[in-house]
Amino acid sequence: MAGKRTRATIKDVARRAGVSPTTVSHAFSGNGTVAAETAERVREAARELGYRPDTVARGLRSSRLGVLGLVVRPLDPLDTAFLEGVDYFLRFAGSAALAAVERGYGLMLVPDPTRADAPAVGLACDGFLITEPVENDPLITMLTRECVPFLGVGRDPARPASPDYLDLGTGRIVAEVLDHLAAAGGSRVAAVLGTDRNEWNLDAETAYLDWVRARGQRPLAVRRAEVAGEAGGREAGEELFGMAEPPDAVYCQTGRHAAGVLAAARARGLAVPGDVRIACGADSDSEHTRSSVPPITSVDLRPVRLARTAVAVLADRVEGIEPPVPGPAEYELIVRGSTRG
Amino acid sequence: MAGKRTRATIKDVARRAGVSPTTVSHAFSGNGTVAAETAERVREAARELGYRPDTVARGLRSSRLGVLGLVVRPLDPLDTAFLEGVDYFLRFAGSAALAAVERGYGLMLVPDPTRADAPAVGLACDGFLITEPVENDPLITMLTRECVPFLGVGRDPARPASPDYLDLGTGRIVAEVLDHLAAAGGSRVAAVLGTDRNEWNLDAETAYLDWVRARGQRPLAVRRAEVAGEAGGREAGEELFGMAEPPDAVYCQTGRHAAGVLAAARARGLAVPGDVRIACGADSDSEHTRSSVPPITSVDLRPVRLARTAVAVLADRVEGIEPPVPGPAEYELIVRGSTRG
DNA sequence: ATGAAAGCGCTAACAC
DNA sequence: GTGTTAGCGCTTTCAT
Repeated sequence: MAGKRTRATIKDVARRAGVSPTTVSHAFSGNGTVAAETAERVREAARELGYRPDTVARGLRSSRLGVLGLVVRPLDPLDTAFLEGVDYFLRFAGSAALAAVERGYGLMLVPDPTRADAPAVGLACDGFLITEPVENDPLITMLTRECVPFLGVGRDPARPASPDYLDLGTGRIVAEVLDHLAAAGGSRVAAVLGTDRNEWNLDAETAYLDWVRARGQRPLAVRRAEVAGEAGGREAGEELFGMAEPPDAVYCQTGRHAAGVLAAARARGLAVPGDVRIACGADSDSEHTRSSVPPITSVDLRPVRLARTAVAVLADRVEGIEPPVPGPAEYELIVRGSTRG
Repeated sequence: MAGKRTRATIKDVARRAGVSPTTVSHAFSGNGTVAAETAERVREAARELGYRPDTVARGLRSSRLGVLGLVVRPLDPLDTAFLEGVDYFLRFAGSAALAAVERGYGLMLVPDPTRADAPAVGLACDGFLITEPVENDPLITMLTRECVPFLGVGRDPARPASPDYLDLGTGRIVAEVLDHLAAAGGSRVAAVLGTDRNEWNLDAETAYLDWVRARGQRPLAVRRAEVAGEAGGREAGEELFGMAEPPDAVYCQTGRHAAGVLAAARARGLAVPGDVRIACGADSDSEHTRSSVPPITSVDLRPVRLARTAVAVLADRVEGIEPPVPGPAEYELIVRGSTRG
């Protein structure tokens, strides 16, 4: 397979066209000045030889490879079995790749380049998209130090807001879901939160506490790791429904948690909706929210559009343009059976 | 943003550690032999300087960048608006990226590198995954000529079967769906096929013709471009249902076509299922098959697993290993309301 | 308008 | 075990 045939180089083309490598370079990059006739001859020679300028060599000089990196936090080392089920991620990554290609970039998914075992190619990217940076994200520290452009999709919760981060508007979203739960008849709303220290979780917690207190109630929040998935949600549900004063509505941060809470409620013989309303802040995993019985009310975070926006901003930055900073991301509450009896 | 700070080079480290660049290189690549103590000194100097070997420069010498390219056919130039809706693609790409990372590679979505306007970085990949190669795919011609490893996900219909292609087993799948339509009561089964000249379409056509003829019936096939989507399917449905002897079952190649056929049937007042059964060969787009009324029977092609397999084979090949050739891809028929009355 | 020469950062021979 | 010397393929001054 990996044969010996070596690609034609700029020298080969130069020789064949009877010019110098410099001229060939100019003819291709449009940088210097070449007589139209010479350029044609060069182009012809190149065609005959099947020559294409080598991107890597070019990148070595220009320190631009034409590649954008996508880092998915906080799942590092990438827990692929987990991620594969997460629609949100799949859609984000697919759409980002598409948007990048449209801008003439390649988009590469890379593991955290600050890790010792990271593939070296991770460092070669011209810029990075970091989904859900964590508190004091080490990658952000590193990129800032090395002056590599990046864009957080979600804020680094420990750093001040800045044009380096796309605002997810988590607080807004959570408040709307909580309002919906209340409108659906929930009078005592609990929350199942995640444990990753990112904007999504930290702002959600704040929003939940604010919302509950504004209504003069006592917060009732439990926490389960994202990767604990449905089993974690089930545990959380059992904990909540086993209380002396159990909640009649539960807000969850992930679709899997919500599915687990739903299972726990049903196992206790609670009607959903009826005895308990369940809703989820992120339609991260359609298998769990759309396909459960009843399907779970959730929020479409529009990952496809979000990715597109993120790539546009990052590409601008890589090219030295200071792009306008988009406002909080759009989203849509999708009301399903779990809150609509 | 794009500051001037320049990264430490191998020379800087060499100077600081009081050794030669070669020694530093060896210390990092583990290639030559370095005294343990020297290696430690080098490592320390590197740490102090924040040095990381430059992948691009390294790639220039080794002609290995550590990047796998993913080319999506036959949608070139990438029709992103279209692709974004195609779950199959999103899942395949996301999963492939994940699998690549696990193997220490980056995975990059690139437009057809044989196109003149393609981002040059496309050529820099160490190997290529080509989903659904088209007849006499020019990219395959080029890669073969340049001895670049590749793997077709699906055969190039015009070339002989070979280890260079993953077998989708299209014929098997189509036959099973047709059998299912018959079992569900269909006695005259029509087909709505696509127009892309790839394994999926060409083998499906053959399989359909074989199946119909084996039952002593006359084939009834219409064709609509994949990108025509639901509207195309609707047209096809109108054509079919307007016939003197209309079919009572329709096999479709894409979820969107199926959704269109369904709409056409309902517009005519036909009951689905009942008067007409509809099924689809590929659960390519869940919005259209899962969420239609009734939901449409379809086939899960397991893109997540398929991508994983493909990446494994390609990575082996890039590394000079001749991997075992996997058999036809797995799939699962998902029976839904459109064939289950 | 064209070319010669000097590298980009790294690694592979080949000395020592 | 370590250093010297040549480049990888390209771009870029700077001459001509």
